[in-house]
Amino acid sequence: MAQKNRLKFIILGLLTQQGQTGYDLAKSFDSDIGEFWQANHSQIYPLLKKMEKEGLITHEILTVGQKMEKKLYLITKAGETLFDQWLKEPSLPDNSHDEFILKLYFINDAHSSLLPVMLREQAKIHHAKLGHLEQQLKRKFPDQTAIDRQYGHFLVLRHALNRENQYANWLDGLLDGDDNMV
Amino acid sequence: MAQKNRLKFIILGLLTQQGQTGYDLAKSFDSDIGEFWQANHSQIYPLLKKMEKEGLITHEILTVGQKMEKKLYLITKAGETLFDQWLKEPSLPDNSHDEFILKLYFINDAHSSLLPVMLREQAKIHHAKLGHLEQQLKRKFPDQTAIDRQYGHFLVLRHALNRENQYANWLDGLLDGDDNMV
DNA sequence: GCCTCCATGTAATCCGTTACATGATTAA
DNA sequence: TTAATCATGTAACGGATTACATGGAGGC
Repeated sequence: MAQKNRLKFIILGLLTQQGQTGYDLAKSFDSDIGEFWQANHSQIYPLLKKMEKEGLITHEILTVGQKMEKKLYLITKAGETLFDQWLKEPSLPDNSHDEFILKLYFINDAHSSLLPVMLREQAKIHHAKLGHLEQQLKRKFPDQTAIDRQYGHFLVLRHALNRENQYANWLDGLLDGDDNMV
Repeated sequence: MAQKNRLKFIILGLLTQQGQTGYDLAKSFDSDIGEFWQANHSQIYPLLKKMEKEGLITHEILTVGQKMEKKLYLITKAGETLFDQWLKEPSLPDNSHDEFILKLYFINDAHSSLLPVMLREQAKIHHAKLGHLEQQLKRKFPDQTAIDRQYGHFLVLRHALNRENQYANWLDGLLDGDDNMV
Protein backbone atom coordinates (compact mmCIF):
# COMPACT_ATOMS: atom_id res chain seq x y z
CA MET A 1 0.00 0.00 0.00
CA ALA A 2 2.98 2.29 0.15
CA GLN A 3 2.03 2.76 3.74
CA LYS A 4 3.65 4.79 6.44
CA ASN A 5 6.10 2.14 7.46
CA ARG A 6 4.04 0.86 10.34
CA LEU A 7 6.00 -2.37 10.42
CA LYS A 8 8.98 -0.39 11.64
CA PHE A 9 7.04 0.67 14.70
CA ILE A 10 5.65 -2.78 15.31
CA ILE A 11 9.19 -4.13 15.36
CA LEU A 12 10.27 -1.38 17.74
CA GLY A 13 7.29 -2.12 19.95
CA LEU A 14 8.00 -5.82 20.05
CA LEU A 15 11.66 -5.19 20.84
CA THR A 16 10.84 -2.93 23.78
CA GLN A 17 9.43 -6.00 25.45
CA GLN A 18 12.56 -8.13 24.87
CA GLY A 19 15.39 -8.75 22.45
CA GLN A 20 14.36 -11.03 19.62
CA THR A 21 15.60 -12.57 16.39
CA GLY A 22 14.07 -11.85 13.02
CA TYR A 23 12.59 -15.29 13.18
CA ASP A 24 10.96 -14.57 16.53
CA LEU A 25 9.52 -11.32 15.21
CA ALA A 26 8.14 -13.07 12.16
CA LYS A 27 6.53 -15.66 14.39
CA SER A 28 4.60 -13.08 16.40
CA PHE A 29 2.54 -12.45 13.30
CA ASP A 30 1.28 -16.01 13.55
CA SER A 31 -0.24 -15.32 16.96
CA ASP A 32 -0.87 -12.30 19.16
CA ILE A 33 -0.34 -9.34 16.89
CA GLY A 34 -1.17 -11.54 13.92
CA GLU A 35 -4.82 -11.19 14.86
CA PHE A 36 -4.80 -7.77 13.30
CA TRP A 37 -1.57 -7.21 11.40
CA GLN A 38 0.44 -9.26 8.91
CA ALA A 39 4.09 -9.39 7.87
CA ASN A 40 6.40 -11.97 6.34
CA HIS A 41 10.01 -12.73 7.14
CA SER A 42 10.97 -11.56 3.66
CA GLN A 43 9.88 -8.10 4.65
CA ILE A 44 11.25 -8.26 8.16
CA TYR A 45 14.87 -9.25 7.52
CA PRO A 46 15.70 -6.41 5.11
CA LEU A 47 13.88 -3.92 7.32
CA LEU A 48 15.91 -5.01 10.36
CA LYS A 49 19.10 -4.24 8.45
CA LYS A 50 17.74 -0.86 7.40
CA MET A 51 16.66 -0.03 10.93
CA GLU A 52 20.08 -0.97 12.26
CA LYS A 53 21.67 1.43 9.77
CA GLU A 54 19.33 4.10 11.06
CA GLY A 55 20.52 3.42 14.59
CA LEU A 56 17.14 2.31 15.90
CA ILE A 57 18.29 -1.20 16.77
CA THR A 58 21.49 -3.21 17.21
CA HIS A 59 22.22 -6.91 17.27
CA GLU A 60 24.30 -9.49 19.06
CA ILE A 61 25.37 -12.80 17.59
CA LEU A 62 24.36 -15.91 19.49
CA THR A 63 25.78 -19.30 18.59
CA VAL A 64 23.48 -22.27 18.80
CA GLY A 65 24.70 -25.87 18.57
CA GLN A 66 27.87 -26.33 16.53
CA LYS A 67 27.78 -23.51 14.03
CA MET A 68 24.38 -21.93 13.67
CA GLU A 69 24.42 -18.24 14.39
CA LYS A 70 21.41 -16.16 15.15
CA LYS A 71 21.03 -12.42 15.54
CA LEU A 72 19.41 -11.15 18.65
CA TYR A 73 18.09 -7.70 17.87
CA LEU A 74 17.88 -5.09 20.61
CA ILE A 75 16.26 -1.67 20.60
CA THR A 76 18.48 1.39 21.10
CA LYS A 77 17.73 4.61 22.98
CA ALA A 78 17.06 6.28 19.64
CA GLY A 79 14.65 3.49 18.79
CA GLU A 80 12.82 3.87 22.07
CA THR A 81 12.54 7.61 21.57
CA LEU A 82 11.13 7.21 18.08
CA PHE A 83 8.66 4.61 19.25
CA ASP A 84 7.43 6.85 22.09
CA GLN A 85 7.02 9.70 19.63
CA TRP A 86 4.97 7.49 17.35
CA LEU A 87 2.70 6.46 20.20
CA LYS A 88 2.02 10.10 20.97
CA GLU A 89 1.22 11.12 17.40
CA PRO A 90 -2.42 11.27 16.36
CA SER A 91 -3.45 8.34 14.18
CA LEU A 92 -6.05 8.67 11.48
CA PRO A 93 -8.08 5.57 10.71
CA ASP A 94 -7.65 3.94 7.33
CA ASN A 95 -10.65 3.30 5.25
CA SER A 96 -10.90 -0.41 5.79
CA HIS A 97 -10.45 -2.44 2.65
CA ASP A 98 -13.32 -4.83 3.13
CA GLU A 99 -13.89 -6.54 -0.19
CA PHE A 100 -17.34 -7.73 0.71
CA ILE A 101 -18.46 -4.17 1.42
CA LEU A 102 -17.02 -3.18 -1.92
CA LYS A 103 -19.11 -5.80 -3.68
CA LEU A 104 -22.19 -4.87 -1.74
CA TYR A 105 -21.84 -1.31 -2.96
CA PHE A 106 -22.44 -2.50 -6.51
CA ILE A 107 -25.62 -4.45 -5.77
CA ASN A 108 -28.21 -1.89 -6.70
CA ASP A 109 -31.24 -4.13 -6.58
CA ALA A 110 -32.57 -5.02 -3.14
CA HIS A 111 -34.02 -8.22 -4.58
CA SER A 112 -30.88 -9.41 -6.34
CA SER A 113 -30.56 -13.16 -6.07
CA LEU A 114 -26.88 -12.66 -5.29
CA LEU A 115 -27.60 -10.81 -2.10
CA PRO A 116 -28.78 -13.64 0.20
CA VAL A 117 -25.94 -15.89 -0.98
CA MET A 118 -23.36 -13.21 -0.30
CA LEU A 119 -24.85 -12.33 3.06
CA ARG A 120 -25.00 -15.92 4.21
CA GLU A 121 -21.44 -16.60 3.18
CA GLN A 122 -20.22 -13.47 4.90
CA ALA A 123 -22.24 -14.18 8.04
CA LYS A 124 -20.61 -17.59 8.22
CA ILE A 125 -17.14 -16.03 8.02
CA HIS A 126 -17.83 -13.43 10.67
CA HIS A 127 -19.47 -15.87 13.05
CA ALA A 128 -16.40 -18.08 12.72
CA LYS A 129 -14.15 -15.13 13.42
CA LEU A 130 -16.26 -14.18 16.40
CA GLY A 131 -15.90 -17.69 17.83
CA HIS A 132 -12.17 -17.57 17.26
CA LEU A 133 -11.83 -14.24 19.03
CA GLU A 134 -13.89 -15.40 21.99
CA GLN A 135 -11.59 -18.35 22.33
CA GLN A 136 -8.50 -16.15 22.09
CA LEU A 137 -9.81 -13.81 24.75
CA LYS A 138 -10.47 -16.70 27.10
CA ARG A 139 -7.11 -18.29 26.35
CA LYS A 140 -4.97 -15.18 26.65
CA PHE A 141 -6.83 -13.38 29.41
CA PRO A 142 -8.18 -16.01 31.80
CA ASP A 143 -7.78 -13.76 34.87
CA GLN A 144 -7.20 -10.20 36.03
CA THR A 145 -3.45 -10.73 36.32
CA ALA A 146 -3.18 -11.36 32.59
CA ILE A 147 -5.25 -8.27 31.87
CA ASP A 148 -3.07 -6.10 34.11
CA ARG A 149 0.05 -7.36 32.41
CA GLN A 150 -1.09 -6.55 28.86
CA TYR A 151 -3.95 -4.17 29.14
CA GLY A 152 -3.60 -2.81 25.60
CA HIS A 153 -3.59 -6.24 24.07
CA PHE A 154 -6.72 -7.02 26.10
CA LEU A 155 -8.51 -3.90 24.84
CA VAL A 156 -7.55 -4.62 21.26
CA LEU A 157 -8.90 -8.14 21.47
CA ARG A 158 -12.12 -6.96 23.02
CA HIS A 159 -12.47 -4.28 20.40
CA ALA A 160 -12.09 -6.84 17.63
CA LEU A 161 -14.65 -9.01 19.35
CA ASN A 162 -17.12 -6.15 19.59
CA ARG A 163 -16.58 -5.32 15.97
CA GLU A 164 -17.13 -8.86 14.77
CA ASN A 165 -20.15 -9.21 17.01
CA GLN A 166 -21.74 -6.13 15.55
CA TYR A 167 -20.82 -7.15 12.01
CA ALA A 168 -22.32 -10.61 12.44
CA ASN A 169 -25.48 -9.20 14.00
CA TRP A 170 -25.89 -6.72 11.17
CA LEU A 171 -25.61 -9.50 8.58
CA ASP A 172 -28.02 -11.71 10.52
CA GLY A 173 -30.49 -8.84 10.71
CA LEU A 174 -30.31 -8.32 6.95
CA LEU A 175 -30.82 -12.03 6.36
CA ASP A 176 -33.89 -11.97 8.59
CA GLY A 177 -35.26 -9.27 6.35
CA ASP A 178 -35.20 -6.80 9.18
CA ASP A 179 -34.55 -3.87 6.89
CA ASN A 180 -34.31 -1.18 9.48
CA MET A 181 -31.92 -3.06 11.66
CA VAL A 182 -29.24 -0.94 13.27
CA MET B 1 -0.29 -3.73 -0.29
CA ALA B 2 0.24 -5.78 -3.42
CA GLN B 3 -3.46 -6.34 -3.30
CA LYS B 4 -5.63 -8.37 -5.57
CA ASN B 5 -6.28 -5.61 -8.04
CA ARG B 6 -9.53 -4.55 -6.53
CA LEU B 7 -9.33 -1.20 -8.31
CA LYS B 8 -9.88 -3.06 -11.56
CA PHE B 9 -13.23 -4.30 -10.31
CA ILE B 10 -14.22 -0.94 -8.91
CA ILE B 11 -13.62 0.58 -12.32
CA LEU B 12 -15.64 -2.17 -13.99
CA GLY B 13 -18.42 -1.65 -11.45
CA LEU B 14 -18.50 2.08 -12.01
CA LEU B 15 -18.54 1.62 -15.77
CA THR B 16 -21.50 -0.76 -15.64
CA GLN B 17 -23.52 2.21 -14.47
CA GLN B 18 -22.42 4.50 -17.31
CA GLY B 19 -19.53 5.33 -19.60
CA GLN B 20 -17.03 7.63 -17.92
CA THR B 21 -13.69 9.31 -18.44
CA GLY B 22 -10.65 8.60 -16.29
CA TYR B 23 -11.22 11.97 -14.73
CA ASP B 24 -14.80 11.08 -13.82
CA LEU B 25 -13.67 7.78 -12.30
CA ALA B 26 -10.99 9.54 -10.27
CA LYS B 27 -13.58 11.97 -9.01
CA SER B 28 -15.85 9.26 -7.65
CA PHE B 29 -13.18 8.58 -5.05
CA ASP B 30 -13.80 12.06 -3.68
CA SER B 31 -17.42 11.20 -2.92
CA ASP B 32 -19.59 8.10 -2.88
CA ILE B 33 -17.15 5.23 -3.09
CA GLY B 34 -14.50 7.46 -1.59
CA GLU B 35 -16.14 6.92 1.77
CA PHE B 36 -14.49 3.53 1.94
CA TRP B 37 -11.94 3.18 -0.87
CA GLN B 38 -9.19 5.40 -2.26
CA ALA B 39 -7.46 5.75 -5.62
CA ASN B 40 -5.61 8.52 -7.47
CA HIS B 41 -5.70 9.44 -11.12
CA SER B 42 -2.05 8.40 -11.43
CA GLN B 43 -3.12 4.86 -10.70
CA ILE B 44 -6.31 5.00 -12.73
CA TYR B 45 -5.00 6.19 -16.11
CA PRO B 46 -2.37 3.46 -16.57
CA LEU B 47 -4.83 0.83 -15.33
CA LEU B 48 -7.44 1.93 -17.87
CA LYS B 49 -4.92 1.36 -20.66
CA LYS B 50 -4.05 -2.04 -19.28
CA MET B 51 -7.69 -3.01 -18.96
CA GLU B 52 -8.34 -1.94 -22.51
CA LYS B 53 -5.52 -4.19 -23.71
CA GLU B 54 -7.15 -7.01 -21.78
CA GLY B 55 -10.39 -6.36 -23.63
CA LEU B 56 -12.38 -5.46 -20.51
CA ILE B 57 -13.13 -1.92 -21.64
CA THR B 58 -13.02 0.23 -24.78
CA HIS B 59 -13.06 3.95 -25.32
CA GLU B 60 -14.48 6.59 -27.61
CA ILE B 61 -12.96 9.98 -28.21
CA LEU B 62 -15.16 12.98 -27.46
CA THR B 63 -14.13 16.42 -28.55
CA VAL B 64 -14.90 19.29 -26.22
CA GLY B 65 -14.61 22.93 -27.29
CA GLN B 66 -12.02 23.58 -30.00
CA LYS B 67 -9.46 20.84 -29.52
CA MET B 68 -9.67 19.16 -26.15
CA GLU B 69 -10.22 15.44 -26.45
CA LYS B 70 -11.47 13.21 -23.72
CA LYS B 71 -11.78 9.45 -23.60
CA LEU B 72 -15.12 8.02 -22.67
CA TYR B 73 -14.48 4.53 -21.37
CA LEU B 74 -17.12 1.83 -21.83
CA ILE B 75 -17.30 -1.65 -20.39
CA THR B 76 -17.26 -4.61 -22.81
CA LYS B 77 -19.14 -7.91 -22.58
CA ALA B 78 -15.93 -9.53 -21.34
CA GLY B 79 -15.66 -6.84 -18.69
CA GLU B 80 -19.21 -7.41 -17.56
CA THR B 81 -18.65 -11.14 -17.36
CA LEU B 82 -15.51 -10.72 -15.27
CA PHE B 83 -17.24 -8.27 -12.96
CA ASP B 84 -20.17 -10.64 -12.41
CA GLN B 85 -17.74 -13.45 -11.65
CA TRP B 86 -15.97 -11.29 -9.09
CA LEU B 87 -19.25 -10.45 -7.38
CA LYS B 88 -20.01 -14.13 -7.03
CA GLU B 89 -16.63 -15.09 -5.59
CA PRO B 90 -16.31 -15.39 -1.81
CA SER B 91 -14.49 -12.46 -0.23
CA LEU B 92 -12.32 -12.83 2.84
CA PRO B 93 -12.09 -9.80 5.11
CA ASP B 94 -8.74 -8.07 5.42
CA ASN B 95 -7.34 -7.44 8.78
CA SER B 96 -8.10 -3.77 9.06
CA HIS B 97 -5.02 -1.63 9.37
CA ASP B 98 -6.14 0.64 12.15
CA GLU B 99 -3.09 2.44 13.42
CA PHE B 100 -4.69 3.47 16.67
CA ILE B 101 -5.46 -0.15 17.50
CA LEU B 102 -1.86 -0.96 16.75
CA LYS B 103 -0.66 1.64 19.21
CA LEU B 104 -3.13 0.53 21.84
CA TYR B 105 -1.70 -2.96 21.62
CA PHE B 106 1.60 -1.67 22.94
CA ILE B 107 0.16 0.12 25.98
CA ASN B 108 0.67 -2.52 28.63
CA ASP B 109 -0.16 -0.39 31.64
CA ALA B 110 -3.83 0.31 32.29
CA HIS B 111 -2.83 3.49 34.09
CA SER B 112 -0.55 4.87 31.41
CA SER B 113 -0.90 8.62 31.17
CA LEU B 114 -0.92 8.25 27.39
CA LEU B 115 -4.11 6.25 27.39
CA PRO B 116 -6.70 8.95 28.18
CA VAL B 117 -5.07 11.34 25.71
CA MET B 118 -5.12 8.74 22.96
CA LEU B 119 -8.66 7.69 23.72
CA ARG B 120 -9.99 11.23 23.75
CA GLU B 121 -8.29 12.09 20.49
CA GLN B 122 -9.58 8.95 18.86
CA ALA B 123 -13.09 9.47 20.22
CA LYS B 124 -13.09 12.93 18.70
CA ILE B 125 -12.13 11.51 15.30
CA HIS B 126 -14.77 8.81 15.36
CA HIS B 127 -17.51 11.11 16.56
CA ALA B 128 -16.67 13.43 13.71
CA LYS B 129 -16.79 10.57 11.26
CA LEU B 130 -20.09 9.44 12.70
CA GLY B 131 -21.54 12.89 12.17
CA HIS B 132 -20.23 12.95 8.64
CA LEU B 133 -21.78 9.58 7.84
CA GLU B 134 -25.13 10.57 9.30
CA GLN B 135 -25.11 13.60 7.07
CA GLN B 136 -24.17 11.54 4.03
CA LEU B 137 -26.95 9.07 4.70
CA LYS B 138 -29.49 11.85 4.97
CA ARG B 139 -28.16 13.59 1.90
CA LYS B 140 -27.90 10.58 -0.36
CA PHE B 141 -30.89 8.61 0.85
CA PRO B 142 -33.61 11.09 1.78
CA ASP B 143 -36.45 8.78 0.71
CA GLN B 144 -37.33 5.20 -0.21
CA THR B 145 -36.89 5.89 -3.93
CA ALA B 146 -33.22 6.64 -3.44
CA ILE B 147 -32.78 3.50 -1.38
CA ASP B 148 -34.45 1.35 -4.03
CA ARG B 149 -32.23 2.81 -6.70
CA GLN B 150 -28.95 2.07 -4.90
CA TYR B 151 -29.71 -0.45 -2.23
CA GLY B 152 -26.10 -1.69 -1.92
CA HIS B 153 -24.75 1.79 -1.49
CA PHE B 154 -27.37 2.37 1.18
CA LEU B 155 -26.38 -0.78 3.07
CA VAL B 156 -22.72 0.10 2.89
CA LEU B 157 -23.33 3.55 4.29
CA ARG B 158 -25.46 2.18 7.09
CA HIS B 159 -22.84 -0.42 7.86
CA ALA B 160 -20.15 2.24 8.13
CA LEU B 161 -22.43 4.25 10.36
CA ASN B 162 -23.05 1.28 12.64
CA ARG B 163 -19.36 0.58 12.82
CA GLU B 164 -18.45 4.15 13.72
CA ASN B 165 -21.24 4.29 16.23
CA GLN B 166 -20.02 1.21 17.98
CA TYR B 167 -16.40 2.36 17.81
CA ALA B 168 -17.26 5.76 19.31
CA ASN B 169 -19.36 4.16 22.06
CA TRP B 170 -16.58 1.78 22.93
CA LEU B 171 -14.10 4.65 23.26
CA ASP B 172 -16.56 6.68 25.32
CA GLY B 173 -17.12 3.72 27.60
CA LEU B 174 -13.39 3.33 28.16
CA LEU B 175 -13.05 7.03 28.91
CA ASP B 176 -15.83 6.76 31.47
CA GLY B 177 -13.81 4.08 33.17
CA ASP B 178 -16.47 1.54 32.47
CA ASP B 179 -14.00 -1.29 32.15
CA ASN B 180 -16.40 -4.04 31.29
CA MET B 181 -18.09 -2.12 28.60
CA VAL B 182 -19.08 -4.19 25.57
C1' DG C 1 -6.60 38.34 -18.66
C1' DC C 2 -6.74 35.29 -14.94
C1' DC C 3 -8.19 31.69 -12.09
C1' DT C 4 -10.48 27.36 -11.37
C1' DC C 5 -11.57 23.20 -12.97
C1' DC C 6 -11.32 19.71 -16.59
C1' DA C 7 -8.37 16.30 -18.57
C1' DT C 8 -4.42 13.15 -19.24
C1' DG C 9 -0.35 11.44 -18.64
C1' DT C 10 4.78 9.75 -16.58
C1' DA C 11 8.49 8.90 -12.99
C1' DA C 12 10.33 7.79 -8.66
C1' DT C 13 9.76 5.52 -4.69
C1' DC C 14 7.97 2.61 -1.25
C1' DC C 15 5.34 -1.16 0.67
C1' DG C 16 3.95 -5.89 0.54
C1' DT C 17 3.48 -10.66 -1.38
C1' DT C 18 5.12 -14.79 -3.48
C1' DA C 19 8.66 -17.45 -4.82
C1' DC C 20 13.34 -18.87 -4.77
C1' DA C 21 17.29 -20.48 -2.04
C1' DT C 22 20.15 -22.43 1.63
C1' DG C 23 21.50 -24.71 5.65
C1' DA C 24 21.52 -26.14 10.90
C1' DT C 25 19.16 -28.20 14.98
C1' DT C 26 16.32 -31.22 17.37
C1' DA C 27 13.27 -34.74 18.53
C1' DA C 28 10.92 -38.97 17.14
C1' DT D 1 17.54 -41.11 9.47
C1' DT D 2 14.26 -38.27 8.42
C1' DA D 3 10.94 -34.85 9.18
C1' DA D 4 9.67 -30.61 11.44
C1' DT D 5 11.25 -26.52 12.92
C1' DC D 6 14.74 -22.94 13.44
C1' DA D 7 17.10 -19.40 11.03
C1' DT D 8 18.41 -16.08 7.38
C1' DG D 9 18.51 -14.22 3.35
C1' DT D 10 17.43 -12.42 -2.05
C1' DA D 11 14.62 -11.59 -6.34
C1' DA D 12 10.70 -10.54 -9.00
C1' DC D 13 6.62 -8.42 -9.25
C1' DG D 14 2.61 -5.72 -8.38
C1' DG D 15 0.03 -2.18 -6.02
C1' DA D 16 -0.25 2.61 -4.08
C1' DT D 17 1.44 7.31 -3.11
C1' DT D 18 3.71 11.55 -4.22
C1' DA D 19 5.59 14.47 -7.29
C1' DC D 20 6.41 16.11 -11.83
C1' DA D 21 4.45 17.77 -16.15
C1' DT D 22 1.34 19.73 -19.64
C1' DG D 23 -2.44 22.02 -21.62
C1' DG D 24 -7.54 23.29 -22.79
C1' DA D 25 -12.27 25.13 -21.34
C1' DG D 26 -15.23 28.19 -19.17
C1' DG D 27 -16.62 31.79 -16.17
C1' DC D 28 -15.74 36.32 -14.22
